[in-house]
Amino acid sequence: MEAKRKHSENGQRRQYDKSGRTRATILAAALREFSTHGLAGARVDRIAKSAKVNNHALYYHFGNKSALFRAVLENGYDAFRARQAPRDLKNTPPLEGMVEIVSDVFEFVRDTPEHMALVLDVNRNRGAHLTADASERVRAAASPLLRDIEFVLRRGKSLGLFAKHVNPEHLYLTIFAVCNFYFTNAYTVSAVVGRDLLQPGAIRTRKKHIVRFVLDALRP
Amino acid sequence: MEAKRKHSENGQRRQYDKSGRTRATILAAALREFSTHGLAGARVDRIAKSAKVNNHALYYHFGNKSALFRAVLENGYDAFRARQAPRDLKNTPPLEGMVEIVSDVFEFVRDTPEHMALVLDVNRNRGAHLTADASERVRAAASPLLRDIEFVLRRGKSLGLFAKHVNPEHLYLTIFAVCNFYFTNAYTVSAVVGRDLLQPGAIRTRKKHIVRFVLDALRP
Amino acid sequence: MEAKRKHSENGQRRQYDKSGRTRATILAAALREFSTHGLAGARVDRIAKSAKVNNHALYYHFGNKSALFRAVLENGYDAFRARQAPRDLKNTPPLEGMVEIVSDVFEFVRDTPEHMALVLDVNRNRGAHLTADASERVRAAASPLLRDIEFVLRRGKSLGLFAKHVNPEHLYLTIFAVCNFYFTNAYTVSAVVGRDLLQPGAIRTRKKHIVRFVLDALRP
Amino acid sequence: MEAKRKHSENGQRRQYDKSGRTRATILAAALREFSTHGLAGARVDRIAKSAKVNNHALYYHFGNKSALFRAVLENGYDAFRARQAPRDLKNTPPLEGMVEIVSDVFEFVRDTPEHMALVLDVNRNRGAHLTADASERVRAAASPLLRDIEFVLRRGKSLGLFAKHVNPEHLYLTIFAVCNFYFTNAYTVSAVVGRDLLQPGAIRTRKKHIVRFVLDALRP
DNA sequence: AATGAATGAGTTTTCATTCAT
DNA sequence: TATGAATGAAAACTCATTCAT
Repeated sequence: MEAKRKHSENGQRRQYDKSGRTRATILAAALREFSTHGLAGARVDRIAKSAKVNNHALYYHFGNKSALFRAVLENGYDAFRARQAPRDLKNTPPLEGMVEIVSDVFEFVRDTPEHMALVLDVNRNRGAHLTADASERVRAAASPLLRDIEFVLRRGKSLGLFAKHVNPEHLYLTIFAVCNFYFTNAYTVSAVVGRDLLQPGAIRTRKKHIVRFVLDALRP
Repeated sequence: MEAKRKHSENGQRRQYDKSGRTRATILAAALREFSTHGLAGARVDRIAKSAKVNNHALYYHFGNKSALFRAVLENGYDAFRARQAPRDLKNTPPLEGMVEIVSDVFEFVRDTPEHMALVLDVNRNRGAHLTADASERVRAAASPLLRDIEFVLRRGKSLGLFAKHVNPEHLYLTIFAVCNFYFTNAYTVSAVVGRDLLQPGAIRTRKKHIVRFVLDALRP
Repeated sequence: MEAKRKHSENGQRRQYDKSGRTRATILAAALREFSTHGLAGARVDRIAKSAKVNNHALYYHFGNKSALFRAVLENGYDAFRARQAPRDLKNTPPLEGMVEIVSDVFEFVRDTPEHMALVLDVNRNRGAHLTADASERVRAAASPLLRDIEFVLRRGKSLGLFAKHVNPEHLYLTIFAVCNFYFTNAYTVSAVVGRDLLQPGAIRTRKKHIVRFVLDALRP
Repeated sequence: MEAKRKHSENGQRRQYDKSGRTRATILAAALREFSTHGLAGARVDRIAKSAKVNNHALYYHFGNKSALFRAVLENGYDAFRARQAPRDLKNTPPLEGMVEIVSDVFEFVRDTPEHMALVLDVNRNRGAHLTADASERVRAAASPLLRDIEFVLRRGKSLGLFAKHVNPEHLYLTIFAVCNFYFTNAYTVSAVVGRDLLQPGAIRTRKKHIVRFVLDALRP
């Protein structure tokens, strides 16, 4: 990602910061654009305008449109990983640990719907936008969480709190599914149920439902 | 555009069929194109070529690209509704009924990934492609399923088979979520877990997991 | 013009009339369309729709778009000629005769702005739409009027009512100019003078001005 | 689009000039195209080719085809206004002043047939291309001339040189009419009179006729 | 690094005309 | 003759990218 960061020397500090700020502004604008329109539907000029920079800046900093897409995507995965506070699960009761994990996933998904939209775009194109490097980041981002789930699940099982048959990978998938679907399909599902799912109250209720649902399912 | 053309007179039967066939061919080609590329990324010429018609035919029959998108989308919802075999839930034990419901959703989602991709595109644009008419179809398509879930859930609760606190709308959402996410995010999740989720065996296993997971969660 | 009028026999009277009516309807619709949009800007489908016939009828009856334009144009010239009531100028005093001529031109131009618009289109294209046949009709349509002007002018001069130096061709041109310009430029001139020139009252006033202006100019 | 781009800093002078030159080239080419074919019949690619620019340049500088049309039109009105040499009518005898005015109108119309053709196109579409801004320019362009006519007419009347009843607005219209019609209808009228009205000699003769005709009409 | 302008290929849409019935 | 559908060429407009300054 940080491909071309020349100018790290002291004398050029100011410029470096400015450059970094420009990059960040572009990334933010690009995230908005890509998340609503996808890679194909996104418009370079719209991103530039929204970031209040000349469109040439995008090329200078990122090379081209799809490289920018990848940068945004990788940035999102990095943010996900960074957000994984190192949990002290060893000193937490499994039930509490599981609640914490589910809540974290829910909150991440709730707070970064744009990133999730990007991920969907990648999937829609069967990974065509995904470089080997990005694939690596996906794994790196997800691994800690997957390991946490495994850890808590194992401890919970051994304490007789969770059913023996539950598979951690499936659980991981299921937790992500119930959290993510709610946001990525909010508009059409709102049409089905006849009320706005993105109202704060509705979101809180959904979160409680999910946490309880997962824990209920895990009962031995 | 796109008005229902009925030619009840005999002499025009053949022509009607031809027109209807052209429309159907275009709809099918458009579904493929829109599902892989989204509305923005789809190419009208690609659709025309794939449908083996002159590209003007799309305009003649559907008006323009986004009207065609809507036609495809509504067609998909109609197909979903049509697929809802009239279930004889009154004579089915609640547990079996629930298994049947979850299985049906899973199979629908598995068999119509193109339609689900379209739905995601709609959501990504915050419902921008969704006309009032389409909204109505969404509701119409979902209603029978929602009613079935309510019915089975109520009966199961009264027989002491399901926990009292479960809300049918949330359950509907959850079932759809666990089924749908698996397919819409197969590519990136495969990267995380290190194996191809779309292998037939993996799909079967996932289905079993989901059915069991839902039933486990519903236990009183 | 009346190129393909087969079916003149008695037994097919009804059909002939229907065909004639269709032609007339198309011509009227085409006149509206061509006069507002010109040959290039006119749309065949718009004409067909406005005439409430299938667009193929235009081709059947007139061949193609520019042939239809010519038919409309020639029709207009024929109407102009037909309108020239055989004036009994020999028994009319020259001043009255001149008033009558100017009034007739004004009224023709006022009543057939669509035809005049067509003529402008022809001029804009430097006669590109004009066949030899049409040229002939132009002359045929204009000749009687030109002759009348010559006649009245000559008599008026010999009676000492009109200035000797006035040239009949120039007078013809001038009369047409002052009448026609008012209608063909009504919108922009309305913008200049700040009121709507096409109000009935404004038109009447303009006519009076023109008649007086011409007679004043002709004084010896 | 089309906003006035002023780069007051020195360093961008050259660039500004280049842009301005491109705009001017496009405007000139567009004037040619629009005047011969009208808005509807004009071809964007032909304009671009004739201006020797990429066709995107039209969109970059003017937005779209009809915005370009408006720009050309407004440009023409501005040129008309700019052409109005500040006449020293106060020190000119009214008869001479009137001759000068009529001659100026004739020469303007003779020299800018393209602009006049555009104006006709506007009128043909019942002012549809006329924005509020363009309307303002029309008025601004015409006002000085109208004021001059009023001034000369008033002075001439008070000196007993012109008839009292003549209305300045009508006179304005009449002058424009007799000058303009000759050029906008040259082709068809040539067909009527059987000689080419656009020959230099014919034009000179026509001018003399018009000047005399107007002055004759104004006699008390 | 930043800016306005330019490029060239592509994409949607339009349109006169023709075909089949 | 009348109709709906089809055709193929062209037209307007878009867009990622690059150039010159």
